[in-house]
Amino acid sequence: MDDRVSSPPHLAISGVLAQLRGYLASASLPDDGRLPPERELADVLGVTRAEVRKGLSVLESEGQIWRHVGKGTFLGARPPQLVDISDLSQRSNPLQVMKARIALEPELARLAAVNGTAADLATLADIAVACREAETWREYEAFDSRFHHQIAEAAHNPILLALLETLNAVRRAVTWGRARPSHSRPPADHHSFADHDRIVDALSHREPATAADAMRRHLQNVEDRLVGRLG
Amino acid sequence: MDDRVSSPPHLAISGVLAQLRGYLASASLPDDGRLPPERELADVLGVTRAEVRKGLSVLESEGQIWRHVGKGTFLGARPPQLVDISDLSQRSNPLQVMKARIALEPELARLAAVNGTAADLATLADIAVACREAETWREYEAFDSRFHHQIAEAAHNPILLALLETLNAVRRAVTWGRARPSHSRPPADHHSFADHDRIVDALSHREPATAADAMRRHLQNVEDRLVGRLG
DNA sequence: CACTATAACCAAAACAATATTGGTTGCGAC
DNA sequence: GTCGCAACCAATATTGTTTTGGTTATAGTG
Repeated sequence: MDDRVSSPPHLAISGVLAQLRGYLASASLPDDGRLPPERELADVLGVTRAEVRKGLSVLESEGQIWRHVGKGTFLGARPPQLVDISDLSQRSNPLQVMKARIALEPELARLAAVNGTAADLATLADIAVACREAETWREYEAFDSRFHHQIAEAAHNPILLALLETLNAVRRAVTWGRARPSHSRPPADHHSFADHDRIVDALSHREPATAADAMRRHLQNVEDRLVGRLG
Repeated sequence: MDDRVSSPPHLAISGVLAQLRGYLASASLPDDGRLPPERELADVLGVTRAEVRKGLSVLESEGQIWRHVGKGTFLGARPPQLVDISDLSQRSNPLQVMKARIALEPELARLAAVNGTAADLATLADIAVACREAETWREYEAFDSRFHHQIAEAAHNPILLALLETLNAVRRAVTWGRARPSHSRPPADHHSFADHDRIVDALSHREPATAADAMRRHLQNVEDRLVGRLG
């Protein structure tokens, strides 16, 4: 245990660590919190790149910094990665999609009852009619999608609208089992028609709680049929 | 009105339209549904680029195709654009963020009560304790953020987790007015401590409705203080 | 042998320069 | 005026190069 001349290995590392901490405290970093590349740091601090990396590893495990190949080394916590639709759709199933819809859409209906303009609701009523008159399942589903999207528009909350659109993107990417015959069409007594009417009615009467409840029941109906409890 | 020699303009357009429809029906397009650039199409069909564009405009208004500068022309409906956090945060305000949280998080709490593992809930309880012991507002907010994130983890729904993370990214980007003094800390009777406890309690007793309600009340408290009705 | 400094290499990401592509405008011919 | 033609514009893709964190091989040092 001789540390007179040069620091022994296990102490040298902590020495680099101290140097690094000092650097972080003193150096003025750019706005994005990026610090110099490892090679440069090694040069500035007068130590090996390997030593710098050891020190940075400690700081990273402490949560002080985060690193990424090609990007660099940054101060603070690692930012959350953006949604990757294809990845997300492969880690999800239709039931989880329904649960997400049940979380979002009743609240969207509630907000639409408060924030929606008369023009918003008129458009929505038109879409509900178009749903009834669709001549194929494919056409119906397109209008049904627009129906729910229009409610999100009427809520006038750009964040929730963006979240619903993300959810819809995942929904399209998730493989759904049921492939309906292209020639058939939704029956005249399809439950969604009445569901949609109840939602439109509650919105036009500006009843937030009723609208949210109608939407929740509607989606619950869809989920029940998905799981096989009905339909 | 002489149409013996060459088709009059308004018929020539429909001629191109027919050609285009035929092309779409016959030509084998790549997987992404992309069709040749306008210049090439004009060459292949032996018409002007302007005529091709008129035809494509009709097809686009019919919803058959969608186009974008630099990208090209594609079959089908225009895909929804992904969320642009910085853009979204500039078009939103803190109240809308709260409304979005109120839409998502109570339902996440409900799912966490059903799907969360014992380990999930133990971690959550630890974080709740850390919230109480935080010595600065900044530290408290970091733990509070982890608290809500952990509930989303416990819900075991990757879609909703991704949506909450997107929402949190927007939340960070939105400029919040209140800048608390860095030396102060949350008071011991801060309402969130009791709120968190009620949520943890409901989850550990596996009571979905109670958990959702506790979360909703918690967020409502936060919103009330934001709007200035309280605290 | 144990440890380390040095260099080279790798894949991911950034960066820069160029080419495509839908959208638009101006000009001449008829 | 209308149409054909070409040039131009801005957004995007594409391609090639550089940077950067992560890894490995090799030789040096005690």
